[in-house]
Amino acid sequence: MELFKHLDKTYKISSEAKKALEPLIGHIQYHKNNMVQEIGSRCKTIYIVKNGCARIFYYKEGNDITEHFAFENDMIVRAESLFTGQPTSKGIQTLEETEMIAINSSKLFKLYDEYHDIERLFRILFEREYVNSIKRLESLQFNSAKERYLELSKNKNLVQKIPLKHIASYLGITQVSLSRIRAEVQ
Amino acid sequence: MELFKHLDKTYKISSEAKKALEPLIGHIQYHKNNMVQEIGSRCKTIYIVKNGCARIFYYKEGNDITEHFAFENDMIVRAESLFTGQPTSKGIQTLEETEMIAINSSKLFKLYDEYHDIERLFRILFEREYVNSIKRLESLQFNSAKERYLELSKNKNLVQKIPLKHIASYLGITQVSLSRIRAEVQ
DNA sequence: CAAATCTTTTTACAAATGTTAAATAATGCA
DNA sequence: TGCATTATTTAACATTTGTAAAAAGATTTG
Repeated sequence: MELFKHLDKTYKISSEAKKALEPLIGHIQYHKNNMVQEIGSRCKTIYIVKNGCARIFYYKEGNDITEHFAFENDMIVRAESLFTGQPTSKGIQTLEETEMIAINSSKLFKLYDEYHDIERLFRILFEREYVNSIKRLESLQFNSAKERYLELSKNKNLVQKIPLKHIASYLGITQVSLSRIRAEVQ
Repeated sequence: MELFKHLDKTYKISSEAKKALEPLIGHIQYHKNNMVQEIGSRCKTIYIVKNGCARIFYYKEGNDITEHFAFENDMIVRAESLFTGQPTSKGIQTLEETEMIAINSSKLFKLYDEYHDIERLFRILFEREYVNSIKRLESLQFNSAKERYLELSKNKNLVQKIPLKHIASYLGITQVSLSRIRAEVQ
């Protein structure tokens, strides 16, 4: 299975573990701007983007705020729900034609008991997400909007194919402000 | 051991696992404003505050920035180093007379192989930290400085005993700006 | 193709936050 | 206690970012 080629790079699990995991895994193809997970739902699926891209977003005072972008091989979960069981006011939406791998999280967590190595693999994957969220925190806490934009725009791909309103809210600024920054930077 | 009384609330591990953990655990008493972990070092210790408080901080362009506060029973680690093995430009410092529990992380990670339940316990603890970091991200991304201050000041304890300059940098603003907000709020 | 819709930029002005420096208040120590 | 140090607030002005509305550009669709 192709997914394991990717996961093996993180932590190699036994072939029995792979066999046990396979039935929990689905492939889903989404069109552009499709909802993948509705706002208000509980996170019961762990997604990995195979190609295309998706975002986590929520509404705050009527504004659509993008919290996270995910591209090829990125994991995408609403962690505050996945790890607490609580519903979340965040949703997941594709931003273009996107192929995703979906892993049923309740079944996965049950496998943790029997397969120590599955628990380890996902522990490592989520630790990595945790470190990413700390990096982002740093940049929101003390970089200016311009610095944050320049940092983000190193990923040419992202800035080219994602509507600027999403990039603006992701950076914690308005779209007008982002336009000004772009004009200034050139 | 008193630590386990606390950890049991998260996930109960076997008594063999506890026995294996005990030798990795130390108690350390620090005076006010003591460095616990130096800037530039690698994170090889997981701390839990027993009483008192501590912060994670770093310097950005000469400014002292507080990234995290930890109080009673809070875990405190420099995750971007703990999980990557890379040195970090962040340090840990106490803010008052503080008693901490210190767990040797390299030894702990070795125990993960033998004691599945130890790995699970710490997996859950770190998942919780991950969720906390997402909550903080949300507030930095789209709340105003005033909203963030009001949120933080629900924790009366914190605002009373910690120098405002640290609170200001934690909120991502200058101390002058925080003073203004406080004057306005009353 | 052309109208309709959506996205991005621009403008003008308002509000929030930053910077520097000084004033005041609080704290620690001889 | 009282001096020295540190912490906090205030003031004046600069810069950044927000808001609302309009203009310009791009994309979609009948």
